[in-house]
Amino acid sequence: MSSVNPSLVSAYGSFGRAAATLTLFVEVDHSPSIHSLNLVQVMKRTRSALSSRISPSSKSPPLPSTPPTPQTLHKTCHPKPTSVSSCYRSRKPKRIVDSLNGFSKSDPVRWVPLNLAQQELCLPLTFPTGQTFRWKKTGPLQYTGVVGSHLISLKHVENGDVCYCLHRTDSEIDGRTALLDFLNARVSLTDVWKEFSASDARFAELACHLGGARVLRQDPLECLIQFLCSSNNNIQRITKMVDYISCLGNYLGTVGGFEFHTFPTMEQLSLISEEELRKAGFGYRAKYIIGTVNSLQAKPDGGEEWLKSLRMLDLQEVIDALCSLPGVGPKVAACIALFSLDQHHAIPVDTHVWQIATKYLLPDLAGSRLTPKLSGRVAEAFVSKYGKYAGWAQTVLFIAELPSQKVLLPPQLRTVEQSKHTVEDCEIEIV
DNA sequence: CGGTAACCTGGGAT
DNA sequence: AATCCCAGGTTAC
Repeated sequence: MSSVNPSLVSAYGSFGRAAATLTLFVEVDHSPSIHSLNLVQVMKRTRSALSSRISPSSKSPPLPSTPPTPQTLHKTCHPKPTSVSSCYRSRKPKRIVDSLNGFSKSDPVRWVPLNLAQQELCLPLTFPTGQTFRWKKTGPLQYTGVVGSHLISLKHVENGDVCYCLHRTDSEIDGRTALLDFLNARVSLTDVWKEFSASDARFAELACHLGGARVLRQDPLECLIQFLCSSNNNIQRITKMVDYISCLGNYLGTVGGFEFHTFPTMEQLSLISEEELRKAGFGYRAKYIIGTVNSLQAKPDGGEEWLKSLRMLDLQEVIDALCSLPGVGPKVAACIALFSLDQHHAIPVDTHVWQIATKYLLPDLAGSRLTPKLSGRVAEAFVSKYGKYAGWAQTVLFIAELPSQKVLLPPQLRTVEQSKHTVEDCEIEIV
């Protein structure tokens, strides 16, 4: 497995790029499952897989610049192209940025190897799969986002290794350090997965197809606000909400048509009102965000320090502390704990994980409904099977359930029941 | 304490 | 066209 896993290229295309997506299938896909489908089937599959998961980034223009004016998310995220460009003009850097790969033509960025092979970090399995809503696809196998105050693109090169470039940074060395920290690079995915595979044959098989699906180490405040937006919501709208909030941060630059900002500080966050968020379409989550920001500001050392200090605590203490914030329940707390607070064995239990658990770990519970108490049982079961990095295993199993990934797996691995509207697409016979 | 309904919104299905 | 249902949930009865 020295080449980039090409089956992943296609999974994250957009509707608008369906034609390009198909080309990629033909040219680079070495897995048998897609080859044998006819065009209509592939289109149907791709469409279905993307229907609820893909971020709207590539099919809608980027958000207007700061400050976010009170308007609905719909208007914010689908402005008329003309008005967008004109409202951008004032803040945009003068140099021309290549919309395809983020290169500035007058000042080409330098791509630097990260010393991470694809088996350690696979970008399409790590960035658009629900851990963060802030990274944008800015090219084939390329994602762009912000770590601290560094605007960074990551991409796979030909042999599958990951390279990065710093579009904007105060210090190249600090940028690299921050990036490696953000990528949890000190954890060897290969080592961790070896353990999982030893105790779970199905994991071992999935691992062959999902290599490099890594858990990030995000900034806790950024992670918290993102997952406050996630409750009872879909990826598309979550992304729009997160974009809206992000506009309160400092503008760093534009890559591939997307504007990037540092994540707003507590101070910047406290400038928004609940009313403003409601007008922007946040719904009942508006009061959660305002309430959480207020609650954090009341902490003696400041909210950001308080959040960071949770990294020192045990999982249950972390969950309890997070659940004291308005809008944070067990599921959101587990996401924050796993994706930003070094709680590698936190298990966010959602309906997907519930399906997996009742099928493979707790068959006795099959058929019953997911309650808070039962979700505790699920978490225990995961930890006792996979150990102290159980959250990392859960992430892989979760990704395997995403419609966009599922259709790319061999049939025998797609065993957990699907929701109604995807099942017909996924059951197309492979000729 | 465990089960239930309401909560905002937008998109797709019926 | 009107309505229902759902989306990685949380809170208040």
